Formats: sequence, structure tokens, C-alpha cells
Amino acid sequence: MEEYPTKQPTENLDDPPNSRLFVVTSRSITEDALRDAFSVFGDIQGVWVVKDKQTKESKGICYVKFSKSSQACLAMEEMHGKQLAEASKPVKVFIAQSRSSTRHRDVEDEELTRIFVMIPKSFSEEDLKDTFKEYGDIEYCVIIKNKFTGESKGLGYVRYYKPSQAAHAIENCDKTYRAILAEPRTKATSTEDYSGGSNRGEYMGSNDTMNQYAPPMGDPGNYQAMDFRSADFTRSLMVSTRAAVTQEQIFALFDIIPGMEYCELQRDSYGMSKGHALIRYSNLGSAVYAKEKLNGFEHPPGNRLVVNFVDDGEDRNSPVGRMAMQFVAAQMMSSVWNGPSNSQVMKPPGFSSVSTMSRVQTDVNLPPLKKLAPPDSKTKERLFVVFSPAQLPPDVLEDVFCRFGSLIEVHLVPGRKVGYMKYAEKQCADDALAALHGRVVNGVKMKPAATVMTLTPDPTDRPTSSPPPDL
DNA sequence: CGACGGGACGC
DNA sequence: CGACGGGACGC
Repeated sequence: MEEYPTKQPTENLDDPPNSRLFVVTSRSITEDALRDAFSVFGDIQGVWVVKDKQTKESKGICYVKFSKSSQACLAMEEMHGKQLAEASKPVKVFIAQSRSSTRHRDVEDEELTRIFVMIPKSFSEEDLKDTFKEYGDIEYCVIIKNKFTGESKGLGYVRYYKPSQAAHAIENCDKTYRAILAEPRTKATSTEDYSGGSNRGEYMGSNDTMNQYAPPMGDPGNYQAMDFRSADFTRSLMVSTRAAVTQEQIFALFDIIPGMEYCELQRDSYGMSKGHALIRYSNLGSAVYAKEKLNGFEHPPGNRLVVNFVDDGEDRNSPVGRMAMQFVAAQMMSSVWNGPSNSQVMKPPGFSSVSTMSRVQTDVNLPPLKKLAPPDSKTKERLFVVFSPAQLPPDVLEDVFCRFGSLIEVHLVPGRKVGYMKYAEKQCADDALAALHGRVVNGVKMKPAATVMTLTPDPTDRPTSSPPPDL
């Protein structure tokens, strides 16, 4: 009759996301008491009371895993503050931090009540509300619009009052909405007041510009003393990656440069990498230096990281920015020679040769690199490319296919040996096709072919010359 | 304040 | 031979 196994594999703890509770309670509360109290809210997959290794006594902490996030959220909402037994202290109930996360602050309702959805461009905020109100009371709906034209970008936010409502929406709404929990806004400007009612005032009370929710992850070490360190010079970087990387990998890489105060890989609702990480250093120099050295760094090999400043309109090439960077560089060099002046570990092997290696080996005589066309360029031609024996990494493909000009985007079909190269000019696509058909890059044979555009193009736009070879 | 076990897959 | 993703908030 083991309906509810107490154990489950570690890899299921966060699946689905936010389906596990962190419960702080009296040390006297037993697993059975917890199970009794929480099982009415859903299917419990496991209960674990954390005990002292030696004494085997409960530490007053436990985890309760549900099969669904909505069940866990409901249990949290209903049980928080309740007494599980006579004379026991009221329980505190939170959604457990995912096991892969290194953060230590509680998961707040703020992070669990807003969803992010893809909607038809024709949707008004009223339509959005009407669609999602069946899952719970909505505090507000917002559609992301073009700032100038006011046209919808087909994306929206829905804020519910309770985490269980947001979870319910994510679990049950039509898949085409692709509902996920919204990432909290990154800049804590905090004076938002959508409701007129309950004031979400967690951010109030901090009257300086230091960031309130930065876990002190890096060790600022000796560099705090430098003149460049001040809230005014605090700078953030955005790291983009196309291949999967872990939070730990990004952390380790950017922690090489002293002064990292914040590092978070942004995740989607399934806990996978979304391809972006936010890094913040305590000072401008470290941020400038990190971008200088790590932009283009391949990690893992073949996956080029792109590092940019989070755009705030500041000029990084200002004399003070360069001085700040040189200051950090000098500190790091001296630390390499003299040994670390603090607990920080410097540089991985090959650090100095960042981004100097070519990642493309081919017999094709390639033209030089060309800039990509802007992402919003209209696609005039797509090449359908078949790879053998396997796909090439997207950054390698971008490197190769951009060289004929006007490349907008590389798109690989997941799990298949094919992909698309989008071009803003037909001639460029034709040139790439002619130069690359049947050629080998990094041991992979490529067979690009022109595709039929679904949106019928202007006939005057299609020259009759140079038909695709070999087809 | 209050954060992560014990035991060991299966053809 | 082969075939279709994505996605972020005026401070």
C-alpha cells in the first residue's frame, strides 16, 4: 500500500517547476502529520523531514513534493500560518527553491503570480483578461506594444492575485498561448502601482541606489577600495548563449573577474536555459573588463558567448570606463604574479587566448565576415540546409553563412539534421548557395537549397538567372 | 530565523 | 532522403 513513496529521484524534485514546498515547522512535527495535513491539496509524491545527521532529530524543516505546481501553490496558500498540532508554532510554507538554484532567498509570491503569454496580435487587454480570467482573479493585464505605433507585439502579462491561479493558468490554458511564469523585472525601480489596493511594498524602504536583491555571490575582495566602485558605476552584463549552459558554468567563468555581485541564468518554466544570463559587477571596470575578455569566449567549445552591457545608454569607451577597466586588469595581473590576494581563484587555462581560435575549418575559400542584417529585416530568401552526418553548431553556421551578406538569422530544426538560413537579400542567399552547396565545414557536408517562400514574393524580385545547382 | 537524505539503475 | 522557431515589461 505504498501509495506515496517517500523517496523520489533527485531529478524529479523540480519537475514540474514550483511543485515542491519548503515547510518550516516545529521539530516535533512528523512526516505522517505533514502528509495528513497536506495531502488534501493534491497528489503528494514525497515528504521529507530534514533531520540532524547525528541525533536523527528533525531540524524543523521539510519538503513536500506535489505532482503539480498548482497543488503545491494551493497548499502553500492554505497552510501558511496554520498550526499542525497543539502548541506547535505556525508553519511557514514556501515554494522550495529549485535544487539547481544557488539563491537563498525565499521564492516570493511576486515571482509566482505573473504569467507571460503569446497571444494573437489582434488581442486587446480586455480579450486577454477574458481569456485568462477562468483560472482566477486577475489583478491586471498588460500587452506589450510598440512604443511608437502602439501595435501589439503579440505578448502579454497577466498578474493574478494568487500563485495557485497563475499555476492553474499555465497548466490548463491552450498550449498556443505558451504561458510561462514571467521573469521578474530586472531593474528594481519598484514604484509600480498597478493596483490601487494592497501595496506590494517589499521594495520600499531602500533609499539608495544599491540593488536590494543582489545576493552577495562573488567575493568583492580588496577591490572594494577602488575609486571606481560606487553604486553609480555598478554595471550589468547580459550573456547570450545558444547552447545549453548551466548557472554554475556561467558563474565560474564570470567570477574570474573580481567584483561579481550577481549572476543568474534566466530559465524558462521547465528549468532549461533560455540562453541568457544576467551578470552584475560591483564596479564599471570589472564589467568593462569582463565584456572585453569574455565576449566571444567559447564555452563549451564551439559555443560562442556573446556579452553585452545591459543597455542603459552609458558610454563604456569613456576615459573613466577605460581607466576603470585597466585598473581591474592591473589588479588581476598583479594577483597572477603575486598569488591571489584574497580567496579568489584567477583564470582558467587558455584565458588569455580568449576568442583567438578559428572555429571553422573548411576547404571553401570563404569571403570575410560580414555584419548580420538587423533582426527585424524582412526575409527575402531562405536557404534550407541539410547536414550530413549531423547539424553544425549555430555559431559556426552564422560564421559561414554571414559571409555572403544580409544574413538575418540561422535557424536549426531541433532534433533534425536540417536548418534554415534567412537572408534579407536574395542575391546573398544565392551566392551562399552557389559557394557552399556540397561543401564540407568542420567535417560536415552541407546541402543548401532555396526554399519556397510561403508569403508570395514580388515577382519582380526574382531574377530568372542562376537556378540552384544540382537540384 | 529556516534550505536539501538514503541508497543504488536494468537489459 | 530530409521541413518550421520564437518570448520580455518607458524609471
